[in-house]
Amino acid sequence: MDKRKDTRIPVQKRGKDKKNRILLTAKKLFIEKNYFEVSTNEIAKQTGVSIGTLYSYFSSKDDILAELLNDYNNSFLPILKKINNQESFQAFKTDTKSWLSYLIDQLTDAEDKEFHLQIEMLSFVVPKVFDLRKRHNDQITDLIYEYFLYYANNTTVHEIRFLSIIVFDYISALVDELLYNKHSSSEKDDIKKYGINSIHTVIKTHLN
Amino acid sequence: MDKRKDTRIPVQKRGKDKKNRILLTAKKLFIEKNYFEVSTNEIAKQTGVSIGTLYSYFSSKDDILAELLNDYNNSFLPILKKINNQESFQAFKTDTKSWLSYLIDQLTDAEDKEFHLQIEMLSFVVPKVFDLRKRHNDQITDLIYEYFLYYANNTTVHEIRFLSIIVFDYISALVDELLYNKHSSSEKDDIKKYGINSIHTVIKTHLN
Amino acid sequence: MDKRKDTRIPVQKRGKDKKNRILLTAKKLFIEKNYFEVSTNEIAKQTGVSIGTLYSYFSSKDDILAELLNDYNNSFLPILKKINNQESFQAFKTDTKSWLSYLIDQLTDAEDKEFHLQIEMLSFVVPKVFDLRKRHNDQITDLIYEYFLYYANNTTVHEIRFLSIIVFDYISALVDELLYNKHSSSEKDDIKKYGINSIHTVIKTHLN
Amino acid sequence: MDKRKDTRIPVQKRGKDKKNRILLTAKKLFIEKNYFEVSTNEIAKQTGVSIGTLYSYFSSKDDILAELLNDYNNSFLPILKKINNQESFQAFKTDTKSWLSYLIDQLTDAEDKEFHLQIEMLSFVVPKVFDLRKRHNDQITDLIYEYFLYYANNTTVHEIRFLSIIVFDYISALVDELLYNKHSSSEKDDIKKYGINSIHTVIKTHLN
DNA sequence: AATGAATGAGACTTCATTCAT
DNA sequence: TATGAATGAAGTCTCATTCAT
Repeated sequence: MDKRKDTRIPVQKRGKDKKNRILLTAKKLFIEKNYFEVSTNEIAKQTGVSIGTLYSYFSSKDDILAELLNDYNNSFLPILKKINNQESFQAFKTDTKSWLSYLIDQLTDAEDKEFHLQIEMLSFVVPKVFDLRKRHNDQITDLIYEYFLYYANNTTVHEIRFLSIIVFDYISALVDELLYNKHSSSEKDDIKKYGINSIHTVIKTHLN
Repeated sequence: MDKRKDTRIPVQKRGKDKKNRILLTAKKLFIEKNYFEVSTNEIAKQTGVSIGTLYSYFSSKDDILAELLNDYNNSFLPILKKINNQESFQAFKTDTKSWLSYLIDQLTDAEDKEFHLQIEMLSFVVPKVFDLRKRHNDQITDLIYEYFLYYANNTTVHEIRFLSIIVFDYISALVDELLYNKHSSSEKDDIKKYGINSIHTVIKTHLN
Repeated sequence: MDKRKDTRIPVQKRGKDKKNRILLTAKKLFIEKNYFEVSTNEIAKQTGVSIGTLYSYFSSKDDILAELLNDYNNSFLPILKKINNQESFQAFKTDTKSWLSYLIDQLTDAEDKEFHLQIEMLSFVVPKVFDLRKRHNDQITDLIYEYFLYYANNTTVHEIRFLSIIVFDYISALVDELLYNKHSSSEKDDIKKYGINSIHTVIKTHLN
Repeated sequence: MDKRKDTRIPVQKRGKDKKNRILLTAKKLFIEKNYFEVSTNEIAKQTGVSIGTLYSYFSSKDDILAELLNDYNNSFLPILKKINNQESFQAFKTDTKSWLSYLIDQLTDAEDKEFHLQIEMLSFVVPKVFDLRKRHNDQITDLIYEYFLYYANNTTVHEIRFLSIIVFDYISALVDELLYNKHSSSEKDDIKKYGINSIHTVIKTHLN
C-alpha cells in the first residue's frame, strides 16, 4: 500500500497554476529572506491561498524545497546540454578561447542566479542540496575534462584530471565574481575579458 | 583551620573564562550542526552553565554569533599581518612563485577552517556576516593589489585592480578546493602544485 | 444504431449502491485502523467516490458511524430472533446444556466480529454507541431471564434476575475469550467445552 | 549520545508538584472526555500552566499517557502483591470461597476504576496499552492457576490451565458488572453473592 | 552573579466540511 | 447528482527569552 501522503496532483490548468504560484512565492520568499526564516503560513498567505491548500499540493515545507530544487535541476539541464553539445565541441575544437568564452556565457546566463545563492547556502546545511550541487559541478568538470582530453599532447590523464578540476574552480570563481559582486557593467566586461584570458593562458601553458 | 575551598580567581577573570567557555561550546555546536539547529539552552547545558548565566553574558543568540565573528576576525588579523608583513614582501620581491606559495599556505593554515564554513553559510543569510566576509576578502585583495603594483611595468592601475580581483578569486578557489573537497594527501599536493603554477602563469603573463 | 452505453440503473438504486459502498469502505477502514485514525477523505478515496458525494449521503463522519451502528443493529436482530425463537426454546426446554451451547454458537457466529471490537472501543467514548451496546446486552439478558423463568422452582424472580445477569456476563466473557484471544483450534474446543460445562453447572446448581 | 529530548526531571518539591498536577489534570480530562479528545493545550490550561511548561515535563502527549500508565501499573502492583501473598494463600488453603471473595474484593477495590475504563478503551487502539492490560490479566490468571494447582486431584495440568482462564474471565466479568453497571448497593451485594457462589461452584465441580 | 522553571508566540501540519462548477 | 479544490480552526510541539529566587 502506498504510504505517501497524497498530495494533490494537479491535472487541470487552474490547479497547476496554483501550484506554480505557490512555488514562485516560496522561491521569492526564500530568496528575500532565507529558507529557515520563511514559514509555510507566510508562503500561503503571500500566494493568496489557505494553508490547507498549500498542504494539498505539498506534503511539507521540505517538499516545496525539493520541487524547487527539481525545477532548478531541470532548468540547469538544457544549459548542460548546450555545453555538452557535439556541435559546440566541434565548432570550438580549434578555438579554445571561444569555447571558454561560450562556457562562461552559458554559466553566467543560467537563470535563477538568486535562487542559486539559496542553494549554495542550503548545501552547507541540507545534505540533499549538497549532493545536487556536487552533481552539477561534477558534470561541468567532466565536460571540461573531455575537452582537455581531446587536446592533450604530452600530458598524462592524471594531470588532465587535476587541470580540469582547477580550471573548473577558476571558471566558477569568475562566474561568481561576475554574477554576485557589485561591479559596473564596464568593469564586468573587463573582469570577464581578463578572466577568460587568464584561464586561457593556464590551459595553453599546461596543455602544451 | 580555616581552609578556604578554593583560591578565589578574580571575578573578572572567572567571568571571562565562563564567557569564553560558552563561546567555545557555541562554536563547537555551530560547527557540528549549524547555527539554526543549535538552541541557546543547548549551548548553556553543554557548557555546564545555566541558561540565565548565558543570557547574563550575551543579550541574544545573535549576540553570541556576533562575538564569535569578532573572535574570528581577530584570529584572522595575525594571518593578514603575516602576509602583509614588510619582511615577507621584501623576501618575495624577486620570487613571485614563493610569494604565491606563501600566501596560499597562510590561507590554508588559517585556523577555524570548520567555522569558516559556517561563516560562509551565514554570509548568505545574515548581512553582518556577509559584510565581515567581504571585508576579509577585500583586505586580501588589497594586499595582492599592492604586490602587483610593485611589479607592474606596462600595466595600468586599472588593469592591476582587475587582475588582483581575479587572482584573489583563483587563490580562494584553490584554497577551498584544498580545504573542503575530499582528496587524498598526494592528490592535494598535485592540485596545489598545479594551482600555484597556473596562477603564477597568469600573473607572469598579465603583468609582464 | 443508438446503443446506450449502459442500462441505466434506477437512480435510487444506484444511490443506495454508492451509499453502501461508502459504508462498506468505512467499516473496513474503521476495522483496519480505528475510527479516530480514518479520515472522511480517505473513505471517499478508497470508495472511489468524491468527498462531495460522500457528504451528499452523510452529513458528517459521525453520521457514517451512526449508519454503521444501525446496520450492525439490524444484522444483530436476526441473531436475536433466532435465539428468542419459540421453536428453539421449545426444543431446548428439556436440555439446558444444548440451549446454552446453541446460544453461545449464535453469539460466536455473529458476523462483524471485528467491527464488534470497534463498537466495544467506541462504547467507551461515544455515548450513542454505549447505549447501543447496552441495549443489545439487555436483550440477551432478558432472553436468558425468560428461559430461567420457565425453569425456576424454588427461586424468586429477584434471584432469577441476578442469575441471568451473571450468566449473561459469563457467556459474554466466554464468547470474547473464544473470539478475541489467540488460542489454537483445539484449545478453543476445550475452552468452549469447559466454559459450557461450568456455566451449565452454575445454572443447574442455582436453579434447582 | 543520548537522543532523548531532555524533559525536566523535577528535583525540587515544587517541580514534582507541578508534574503531578499536570498528570492529575490529564487523567481527569482523559476520564471526562477521552484521550483523543483532550488536547495538550487544554491540559496545560486546566492545570494553570503554560504549554511550554507542560512540554518541559513531558516530551509528548503520548509521554503523558505513558507516565499515567506507569503510575497505574505501580498502583496495581500492591494489589497483586496482596493477592499473591503467601499468607493469604495459606489462610485460604482450606477455604476456597473466602479466597475467591478476597480476590474479588481486591480487584474491586483497585483504585482508578475510572481510568481503568480509559485503559480498556485505549487497549483497542494503542498496542502499548494492550500489552499492559494483557500483562496484568496474565498475572492474575497465573495466580489463579497456582491456587488451582495446589488443589487439583484428578485434574491434568492442561485442564487446570483452561479452568483458570475461564475462572479469570468470570471473575473479571463479575468485577466489571459490579464496578461499571448501575446497580443499587443492595443489588450489588446480591450480585456479588451470587457471583461468588457460582464461581465457587464451578471450581468445586471441576477441581473435585 | 547564578539559577532554571516558566513563558507563549509561532512553527508545521491535519482534516472535517463547504461550495462553485 | 457529482466533483474535488479550497478552507481554516485546531492540534502538537519548539525555543529564545525572562524573572523570581
